[in-house]
Amino acid sequence: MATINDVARIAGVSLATVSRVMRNQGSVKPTTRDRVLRVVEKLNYQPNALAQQLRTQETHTVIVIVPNIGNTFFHKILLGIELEAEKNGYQVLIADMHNEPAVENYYFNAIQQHLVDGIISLSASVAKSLMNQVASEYPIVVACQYIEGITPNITIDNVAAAKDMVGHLINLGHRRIAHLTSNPASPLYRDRFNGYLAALAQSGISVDLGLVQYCEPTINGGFTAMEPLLELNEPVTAVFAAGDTMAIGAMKRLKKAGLHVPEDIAIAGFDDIEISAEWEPALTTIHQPKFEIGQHAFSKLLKLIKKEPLLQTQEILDYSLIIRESCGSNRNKQ
Amino acid sequence: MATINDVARIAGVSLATVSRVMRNQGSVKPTTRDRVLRVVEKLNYQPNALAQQLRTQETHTVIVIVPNIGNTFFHKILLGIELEAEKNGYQVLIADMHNEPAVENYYFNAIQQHLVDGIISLSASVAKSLMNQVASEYPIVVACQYIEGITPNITIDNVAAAKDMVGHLINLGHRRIAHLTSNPASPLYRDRFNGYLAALAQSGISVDLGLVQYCEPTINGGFTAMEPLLELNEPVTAVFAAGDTMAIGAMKRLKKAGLHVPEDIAIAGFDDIEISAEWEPALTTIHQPKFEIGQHAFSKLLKLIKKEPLLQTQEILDYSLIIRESCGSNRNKQ
DNA sequence: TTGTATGCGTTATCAG
DNA sequence: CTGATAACGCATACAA
Repeated sequence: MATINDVARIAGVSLATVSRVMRNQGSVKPTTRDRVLRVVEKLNYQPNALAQQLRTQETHTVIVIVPNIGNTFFHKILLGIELEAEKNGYQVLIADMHNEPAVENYYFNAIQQHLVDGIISLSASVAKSLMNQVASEYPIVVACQYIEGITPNITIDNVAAAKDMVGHLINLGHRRIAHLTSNPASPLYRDRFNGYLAALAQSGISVDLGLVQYCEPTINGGFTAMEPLLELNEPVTAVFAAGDTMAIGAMKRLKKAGLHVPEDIAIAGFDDIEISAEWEPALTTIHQPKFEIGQHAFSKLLKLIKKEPLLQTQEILDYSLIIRESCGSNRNKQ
Repeated sequence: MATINDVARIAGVSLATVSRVMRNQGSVKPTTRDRVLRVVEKLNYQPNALAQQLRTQETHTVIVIVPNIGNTFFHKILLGIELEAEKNGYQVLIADMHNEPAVENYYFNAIQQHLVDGIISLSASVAKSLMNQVASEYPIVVACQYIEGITPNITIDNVAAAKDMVGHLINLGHRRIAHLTSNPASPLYRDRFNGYLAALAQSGISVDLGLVQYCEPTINGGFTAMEPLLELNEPVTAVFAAGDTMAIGAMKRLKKAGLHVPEDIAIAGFDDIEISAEWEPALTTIHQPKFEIGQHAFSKLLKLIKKEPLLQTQEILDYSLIIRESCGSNRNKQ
C-alpha cells in the first residue's frame, strides 16, 4: 500500500506538498499539483485514515447503538440519522447490541478510545453511573429512550400519546380495556402505562390490574399475553398494547380463538412500525416521527461535537394517532 | 483525556512499562504493575485505539455492507456474523447503503484507508472492476449475492431451490404458474428465474412469458405486479414469487380481489423472512440458512485476513423447502 | 510556492 | 525487569 512518502518521492516533492494537494489547502503551483495527482492516481494512493484521525483528533464518524437491528422500529430512525450525517460529512456506523445490555458498555468504550466522535444510543440500558461519566466528557445523545435526567435526548411524550390512544378507545365506548406492556424497568413502558392509567382516571373508570399483562415486546409475547385475558369472566372489549408487535401477536391469538377484530374486540398498538399498515386488519396505533427523531438526534449530537451550545437538552417531538381498521373506526382510515 | 505518558509520569515509570502492563505482556515486577494499575484506574486511562491501530496495523474490526437495513432478510445473517466475530475477538460495524449503490463504493474505501481489516458485502452492487481491484488486495467476501467469478462468496443454490419450489407446485397439480421477479441484472433473480424455467421444462410445460412480472422486491411491488395477472383470460392457479415480500404483496392483492389463498390460488415465496411464518395464511417458501451464511462468511473473511489458505472460494449452503399454508398443502405445516 | 521538523499515542526493538 | 528510542502515516507551524 502506497503512503504519502511514496507519492512524494516519486513525484519529486516533499510530503508536505502532497498533503497540501490531497487536502486542497494551502497554495501549490498548478504544474506540481498535476504532477502529484498523476502519481497519486498511478499508485492508487489513499491516505491512511487512521493516521489522519490520530493527527487531527477527529474521525468524522459517529456510532449508533441499536438494541436489536432485527426490530424494524429502528429503521426509519437510522435513516434519519444517516441522511443528516451524510449532509454534514459524517459517517455513521451501526452497532447492534442483539439485545445484550453488556454490548452497549462495550461500544461506549469506542468513544473513549477515540474511534468515533460521538454516540447516539437508542438503548440507554447502560448503567446510570457509566452513562453519567461518559456523557460528562463526550458527545452522547439518547433517542427514543432515556435515563431520567441524563444526557440530551429526543423522544415523544409517551404519557400523552398513550393517554390519547386510550382516550380514543374510551370515546368509542370501551370501558374494559386491557393493557399489554413490557419490562417495567423501562421508562418508556412506564410512561405508556401511566398514560393508560391517566386516561382511565380522567373518565372515571376504575383500574383493574387484572387487565394488565406483562410480556416480551414481540409477536409471540403478545400472543401468549392474550391468553389469560381470554379467560376472564367479564371479557375486555379492547386491548391497548404498548408496542405494535405485541398488538399483532394479540390479533393472531384472537383469530385463533375465533374472534374478529375489530367487531368482537378492538386492538390498538404503539410505534407504527411498517408491518402495522400492511397487516389485516390494519393496526390503529401511535405514530412516532421516526425519521425526524433520527435527524434531530444527529443534529443535537453534532452540536455537542462542535461544542455549540444546546438550546434545549431534552426535545419532545410530536406524535400522531393513526386510526386504521383494528379499532372499528375505519371511516377515518388513513 | 489521559494518555500513556500521563500514566507513566504519575506512576514514575517509563511509558514502555505502562504499555507492558496494559497488554499483559513482557515481564514487570508485581509491585510496579500494581502501582501502574492504580494510576490507570485513577485517571480512567483508556489506550487510544487509533494510535494502537496505526502502530499495529490491524483494527480487529470488520465492516459489513448491507443493501438496506430495513430489509429483515439480513438480520439473521448479521447475527451470524456478529456472533462468529465476537468469538474471534473482532468487532463488526454495519454500514447501511439505504439502497443507494454509490454508498457501497464509499465504504469500500474504508478498507483501503485501513479503518477495517476486512469487508463482508451483502450487496455486490459495486462495479466489477472496482470489486476486482479491491478484492485482489484486501480481504473481502460476498454473501447471498455474487458477481460472477469474483471474490469468495457464500450462497445457496438459487437455481435448484427455485426449481424445487416450482416442482412442488407442479406436483400439487398446477400448470399455469406465474413468476414474480425483480431486477433482471441481479444474478440472484436470474438464477431463480432459471430455476422456474427449468422446472417447467422438466415437466414439459411450455413457458408463457406473459405470466412473468417484474417488480420492486417489496410488498407494494408484489401487490401491483399481481394486477395484470388478475386480468388474464386464462387465469393462473399459482404464483411463485422470487422473494417473500413480493409474495405477501401478491396475497394482499388477491384478498382485495376477493380471492382466497390457497383455495383459489397458491402462493409461494423465497427467503423465509420472519414475517412469512406469522402471516395468515403462513407462507410456503424457501428457507435460506441465514445464520449459517453469516457465520461462514465471517470465518472465510477471517481466513483471508490471516492469510490462511481458502479451501473453496465459493461455498454453497443447503436450503430447505418450508411448506406452510399458502400452497394448500398444510398437512405438512411446519 | 515549497520544504523541514515536530508531534499525534501507541508498540516494539534494543540496551542496560 | 526496565528505559530509551525509533517507527506507524499523516498534518501543520515555521522557515526558506
